[in-house]
Amino acid sequence: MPELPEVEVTRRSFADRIQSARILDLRMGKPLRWPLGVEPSALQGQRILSVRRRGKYLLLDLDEGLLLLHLGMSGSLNFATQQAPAGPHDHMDMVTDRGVLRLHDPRRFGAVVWAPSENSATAQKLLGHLGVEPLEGGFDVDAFALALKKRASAIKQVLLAGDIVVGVGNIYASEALFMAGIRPTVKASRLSKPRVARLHAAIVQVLARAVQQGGSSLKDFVSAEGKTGYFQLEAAVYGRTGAPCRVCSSPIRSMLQGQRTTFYCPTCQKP
DNA sequence: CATGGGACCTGCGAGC
DNA sequence: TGCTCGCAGGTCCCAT
Repeated sequence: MPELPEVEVTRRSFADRIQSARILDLRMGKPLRWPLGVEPSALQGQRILSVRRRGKYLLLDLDEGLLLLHLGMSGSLNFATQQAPAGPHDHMDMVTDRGVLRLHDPRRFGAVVWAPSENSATAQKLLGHLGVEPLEGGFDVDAFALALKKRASAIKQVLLAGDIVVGVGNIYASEALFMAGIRPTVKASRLSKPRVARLHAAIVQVLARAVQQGGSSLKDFVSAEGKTGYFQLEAAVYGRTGAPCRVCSSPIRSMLQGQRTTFYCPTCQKP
């Protein structure tokens, strides 16, 4: 579920409610991608000062240090005053005086890591190489073009790498490239400036719109505790192999790039 | 140092 | 019905 829009929508759904809450207890379930890095009891009594997002990570600033949360491929967060008994896929319960923040993550690619500061080696190992935020002022077309010039790989894989711009996951990489009319296999370094400009705009547009729509689908998501809503964003190409392109009716194709499925329209997207 | 492949883990649907 | 296989929203780590 979690690409940048869902992580951001998740953040907005509980950031205000958990602000200034005091941690009463932290219970960890099965191992996640990395160990917490601190005794859970050491966090008792600390307050949550703010909830920020960096790429697909959520950062919970504490009195001492911060927690980095990642939802991996299958993670979701729920913040509620009452939580049912933890199930087999609930791997973190952060009990606070404002409610319980629960991480549900069947595949356990997610993470909950404590770091002494954002500049610490622990935090920088995860955040240090991340590219710019696409929905904030720092996403500049010229800098984007310059960075792409240095990359020999296919544009789709460069987007997924996240070291130039963050937040574009497997769904939105396909969607943005469709919107920009660019074949996913084109070498990043060979994109003309006008095409880079179109891609830049497409990334911003597709992510911003998803955040908006995520906001409206979040109610369903939280209360139904399912994936409702995510695919309500009618994908143009993602998951539509063989179906007619919404623009030109050509059958949408899929292919494998770096172990990930890519979807594209062979007519609308030029090599 | 950029790049590509493997690894991590579980659930689900398709096909036999 | 029951089993096996392939695939799924991410990204770090390690050879090359």
